[in-house]
Amino acid sequence: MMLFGSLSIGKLAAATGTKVETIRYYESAGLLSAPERTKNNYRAYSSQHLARLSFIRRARALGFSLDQVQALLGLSDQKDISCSAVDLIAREHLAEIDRKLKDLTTLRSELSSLIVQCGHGKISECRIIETLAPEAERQK
Amino acid sequence: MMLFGSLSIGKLAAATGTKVETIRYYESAGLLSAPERTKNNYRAYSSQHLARLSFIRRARALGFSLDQVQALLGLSDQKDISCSAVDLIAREHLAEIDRKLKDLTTLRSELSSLIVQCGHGKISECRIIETLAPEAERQK
DNA sequence: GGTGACCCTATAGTGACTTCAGGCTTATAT
DNA sequence: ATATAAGCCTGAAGTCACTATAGGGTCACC
Repeated sequence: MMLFGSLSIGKLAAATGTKVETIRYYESAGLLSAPERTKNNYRAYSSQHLARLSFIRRARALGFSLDQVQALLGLSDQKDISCSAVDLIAREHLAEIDRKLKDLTTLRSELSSLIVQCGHGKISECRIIETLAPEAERQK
Repeated sequence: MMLFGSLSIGKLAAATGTKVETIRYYESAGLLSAPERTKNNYRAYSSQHLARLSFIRRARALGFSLDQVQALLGLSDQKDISCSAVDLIAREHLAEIDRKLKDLTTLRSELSSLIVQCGHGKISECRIIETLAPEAERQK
């Protein structure tokens, strides 16, 4: 009972690998425009909606925040302005990723050396607990 | 007007690099026990609190969730049980970090190749927008 | 005609805080 | 002595990006 050429929310969800609830959430958040409704009040999505949601999901998968996606979407709607605004958002995001990678790498090495130190004895000699304890405690 | 040898919430915050609000949050979340109060109802923290909060902050900085910190804290209180429970939590966490590192690395290379493609022209020729668009759109 | 899959709305919950409103107390500057 | 800024208090709401729940209507199939 769907309109010709339109998708139910479930089909759209399946087509984009999104949960139904998430699609409704994007609508309420203003990222995806409210689609037409069938006579039964079911959402009926067009191929424009499919394209837009695919864009959102790809950008999200690349780690852009919803605000950044919103900005990207706004820019992509104005086909005659400069690409450099898009480039800027992407570059800022890349810098953010590099910061996270750096932090995670440091963290990984700290944690893994902690694990190596663990002699599988009692808590009282556990290096993990000890290393996490503050300076004062460690000197006991 | 603080009790002898005790710290105000502000001092504790400064000593551990934590925000005052976050300390109150940890108390409400049950991670940090409620300290004594001065006659003016100000929180007065002991060195035990300082040690505990330092532990929490270090574990958080290593990316343990509050639940994991809670578990670690519970274990460290029982000094005679095996260290292997601690080791297990740490190893699980390490695996989690490795997953995140892998994802971020993939993401980084995707995003940076996107940026290289951007010719700084108009949006209509922008490779970033284009690459994020779905298959159907890209073939236009 | 029954039953299970799908759709709807509205509301609350998640994690780990942060912010805000509104009101005391203490320390410093004049 | 007083003004004011800084620090403390509580309780509630806001953040992000969803996810889950309650309570209902509709549809496809046997």
